[in-house]
Amino acid sequence: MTPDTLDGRAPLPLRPNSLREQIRESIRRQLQHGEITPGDRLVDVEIANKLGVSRMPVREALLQLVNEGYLVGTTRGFVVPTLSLKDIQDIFEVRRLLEPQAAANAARNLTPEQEATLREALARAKKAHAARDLDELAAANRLFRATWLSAEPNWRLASTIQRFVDQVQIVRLGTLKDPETQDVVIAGLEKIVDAFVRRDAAAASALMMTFILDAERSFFAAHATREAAGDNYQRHAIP
Amino acid sequence: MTPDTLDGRAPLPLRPNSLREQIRESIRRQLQHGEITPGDRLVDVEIANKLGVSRMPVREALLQLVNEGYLVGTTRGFVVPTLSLKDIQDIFEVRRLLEPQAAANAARNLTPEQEATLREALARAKKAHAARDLDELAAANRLFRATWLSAEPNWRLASTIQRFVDQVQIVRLGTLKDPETQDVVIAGLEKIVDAFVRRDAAAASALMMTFILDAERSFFAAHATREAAGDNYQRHAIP
DNA sequence: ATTCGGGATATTGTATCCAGTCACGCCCAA
DNA sequence: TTGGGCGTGACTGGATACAATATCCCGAAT
Repeated sequence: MTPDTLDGRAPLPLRPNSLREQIRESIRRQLQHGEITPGDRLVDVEIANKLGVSRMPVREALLQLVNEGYLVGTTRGFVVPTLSLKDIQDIFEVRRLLEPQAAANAARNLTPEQEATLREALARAKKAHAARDLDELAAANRLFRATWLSAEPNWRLASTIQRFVDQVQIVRLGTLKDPETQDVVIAGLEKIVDAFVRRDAAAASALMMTFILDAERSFFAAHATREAAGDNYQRHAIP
Repeated sequence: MTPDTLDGRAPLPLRPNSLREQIRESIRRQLQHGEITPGDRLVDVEIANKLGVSRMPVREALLQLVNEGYLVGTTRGFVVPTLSLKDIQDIFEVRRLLEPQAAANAARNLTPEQEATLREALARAKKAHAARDLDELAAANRLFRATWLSAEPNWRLASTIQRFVDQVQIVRLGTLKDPETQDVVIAGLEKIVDAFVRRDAAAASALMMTFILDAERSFFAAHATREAAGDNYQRHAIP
């Protein structure tokens, strides 16, 4: 029988090793890691040359990323969008609606291995915090979320969340620089891990909600101070 | 300045009249209208010939639809997936999380024109119900949802909802045949319209939730009876 | 009769090529 | 010096051509 039914499992891309998929994942990772920042332009032929492939798979990867909200297409190249405040609010609104429930589901389904990985991610986050290692902290954060999301049995829910998280992640990296925000994040993670290991779905849900609200608050607070300092995060043209 | 910022508005496709977009919309409409049903195979070169264009835009449209969950790609053509029961449950779970809030937001932002369109959609649904016109009832349903979703200011939320609705819509068409289900639907629409015209966000939210729960219940009830009758909705191979 | 294997074929994936369009910069004039 | 028009080029969109591959069918051997 042809696999024409989704049957609950995540739909693996048709050819997982297709150039399109590899390129897409590569760019997505660069976005997650902040190696490509808002305002950057992505030109298909450029990337194609760098990778030694033709334009077509690159183009398809870029179009897919546009479709997923990571990029916007202009008449003059694809660019990473600089999200407006309303955009950020909108994304956080969706996250508030989805993530608490997803966390509750994950808490019920967590395997011992996933629990161990969560603990590891927390430990790494703490160490990174102590060492003031921003990149490592962000990496631990990603591992943490990827892990509990993998325990969510509803893959549509999980991947929807992942997409929206990624989109704010780019800008969130900036707010993570603030030590006070880092404290809040670490404390939040700690409590959530605790709820997860206790398999306490209700607590996981509630804590995830406050975690998101904290992230939102800290972002807008940071933005306000930057605004007051006359420094727009969008990095407008320099006079 | 290049329009590289999303700024709250829906990101119109770069070239709205591009072949890719036209084809994508065409196929999406056919799916919504049940003109393409689960199990059908879509072959790019075939569609391309029928439309008199090359494979490339068709292929890109199909890939995009895969990305949005409408299709799955196999090694031998793109097919409309036959959703498993778990898939349906999963989709309904996401809808339960998103639509009540979206309805509340829409109730606060509804324009008089949109209100009028909602009334019209309700009237059409009633007439279709009386005339036992299933297609027209489904069309009225689509108009209804498209209208209130257009009042949702968070376009990411709105389009996410639309995608998930479309995916169950295909299979929901089957359950709408049941007259009793139709009664429930009409009654639900009536109450929701009432909440909308009163701009009662809380009521809209609650009613939307029960509306979805009813839809879910009626689907699984219908499925159970079909199951008991030995007739699987997936329409397995005929001996 | 049934199963295993090999080749034909249908269909996707990738490369190259051509066309159209929009942005930017230059140049000229006021 | 500044504003506006026009040309040029960079980039995307679409078409055509080529390669890779999984599936299906048929035949042969057990």
